Amino acid sequence: MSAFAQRLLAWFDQHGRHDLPWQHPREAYRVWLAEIMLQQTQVATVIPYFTRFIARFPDIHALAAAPLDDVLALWSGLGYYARARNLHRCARQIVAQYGGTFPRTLEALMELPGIGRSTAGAILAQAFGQRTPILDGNVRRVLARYGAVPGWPGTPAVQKRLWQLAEALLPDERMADYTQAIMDLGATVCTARKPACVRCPVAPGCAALAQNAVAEYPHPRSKKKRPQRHARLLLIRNPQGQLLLERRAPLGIWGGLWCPPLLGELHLASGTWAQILLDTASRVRQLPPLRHAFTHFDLELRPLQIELDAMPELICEPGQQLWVSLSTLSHLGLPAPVRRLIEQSFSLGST
DNA sequence: AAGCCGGGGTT
DNA sequence: AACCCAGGCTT
Repeated sequence: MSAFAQRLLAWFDQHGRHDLPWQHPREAYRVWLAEIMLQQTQVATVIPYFTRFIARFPDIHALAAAPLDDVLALWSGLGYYARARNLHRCARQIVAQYGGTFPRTLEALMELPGIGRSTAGAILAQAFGQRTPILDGNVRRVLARYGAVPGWPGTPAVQKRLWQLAEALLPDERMADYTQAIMDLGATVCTARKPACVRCPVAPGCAALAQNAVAEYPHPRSKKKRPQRHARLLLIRNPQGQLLLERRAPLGIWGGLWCPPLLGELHLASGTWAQILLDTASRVRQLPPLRHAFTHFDLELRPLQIELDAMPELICEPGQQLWVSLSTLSHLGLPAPVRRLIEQSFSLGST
């Protein structure tokens, strides 16, 4: 077994994280759910979501049987909603195709929606003890430094080298602990900024440290600036004080979530209808804009509060539009910034 | 190979 | 403000 793995495992016993909710019990369903939630999302953020999710959907059959809306509602605020849609599809596929038991090969797992090579590796290693590597953000950083691997890890050539290194360093046993250990090392010692090399168990073999160039690895991605976009957000209320929501298209930004009608960019199918409604409304007032940063563009939401004197005809497909009282908003899957904006807009004594 | 998908934390 | 985070999917 590699010296890297030996030192890492010894360090893990003393300094690793042993009390994460998905470690007890460390079974495939819980590992899978945690892995999906943890994609691009920090541990501290995930824990309360994971706990609520397990309470509501204790096993894969419960998840597969649930309507997508329930899953999205529990996911609301976690972001990357394609993960929730894939999670739901994946649960149904595992029940239909495998009777609810996770497959135990890399190829079969990677066929499933939302599971790539790293997540598949994590499930095999952590739930089944198989000798399969992972390569998430933590491991990328640890290995890029340990092997002094040059280049930005987003490129296929660098990815390939890192996967090879990850494979070469695997232990002969304790795969579940090892997988947790290398992530813990990245999260608590080999951090992106100010790595604590003096506390690092694998410092003796670290190539970047030997070059006194730990900060040079991994090489950062080239930066680009984000375009600015904007949209009208129509907070339409009927005479009963209920708010109009629409279901967004299943794919794309905020896919499948409930949201007040948008005009301009990110528009909805009912855009023309909403524009007419806006043009004929008598009680309209502007609310302060909200800026929201997406990965690849900045969005400014410009809310308009519209109070209707009579109920309008709804024009969408049945089930795609909804009048809700403000008190029931929390039960629906809304984008977090939109939810906050609504709560803010109507908490300040505005009728 | 590059773009698409959020939100919170850190510095 | 910029960067980072338990990535995967699509083109």
